[in-house]
Amino acid sequence: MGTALAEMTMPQISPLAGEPIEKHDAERLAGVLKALADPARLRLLSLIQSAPDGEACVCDLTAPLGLSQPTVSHHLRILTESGLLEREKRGVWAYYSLVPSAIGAIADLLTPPRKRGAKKAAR
Amino acid sequence: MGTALAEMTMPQISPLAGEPIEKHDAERLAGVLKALADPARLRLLSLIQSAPDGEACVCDLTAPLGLSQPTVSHHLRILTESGLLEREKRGVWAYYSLVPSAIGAIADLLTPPRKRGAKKAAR
DNA sequence: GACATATATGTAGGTGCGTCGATGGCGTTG
DNA sequence: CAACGCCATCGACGCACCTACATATATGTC
Repeated sequence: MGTALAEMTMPQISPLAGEPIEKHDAERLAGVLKALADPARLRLLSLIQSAPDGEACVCDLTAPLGLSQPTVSHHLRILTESGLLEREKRGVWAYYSLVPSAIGAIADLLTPPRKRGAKKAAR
Repeated sequence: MGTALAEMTMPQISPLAGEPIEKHDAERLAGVLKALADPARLRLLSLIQSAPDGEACVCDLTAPLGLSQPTVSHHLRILTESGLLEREKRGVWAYYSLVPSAIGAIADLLTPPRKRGAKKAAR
């Protein structure tokens, strides 16, 4: 599969509320959520986000997770292909960092109507 | 698995940002996200949310999804056990409706800092 | 009580996914 | 150039999950 989020946020996938979601949109949204729905990957995102410069290499992530290096690489690949992470190779190290508003875009798709705080904030 | 979301929102699970998320919290959040990460279940939530009174019975949901009745019941059960749906039996019919702020709670966990000010929140 | 409808549960097959060990590429260092 | 460290890929194993068919439970009806 390719960059799911890129295709999701750009052409504006249907949000959960409003009109009944179409089959194709449901599959794309489910694809990105499936990338998030894993304990190891959630911890990876959290670890990278809270790292000194907002980035981390694989060698720093295997120990906190207690997983082997190939497994960590596997999860990072899934997160990157989903559009949640960016990869930048500097020398021998591969630094992963969060794509700024990727997770926020997913959160917005889950709660499109601003009925929460009853503020005057409009779209 | 019990009511994952009920245990998740009440005792305040750790959000994705901020401190590195703990293993136990990651597993619980992943559990709820896994319930969401399915095309059929996303469409079920969307169909129920956009139904006339915000509720629907199983017999109304099988046709739009193109799935068998046992399969739809199975997905509704998973969504209910995750705390995303409520079930109310009236006569022969079982009416399912969204738990008001359940999905919103998940969305908030994904993007807790309005502005990432890096301030410690009280636990 | 027998019957019909709506829903839930049980069982089973097929598929997908997380994990690991082994392997290979590639830059760095001695 | 040879040795070492970082990382991605491959193959395989085991478990969990989606779906369907068959069946059981529950409610309402005649």
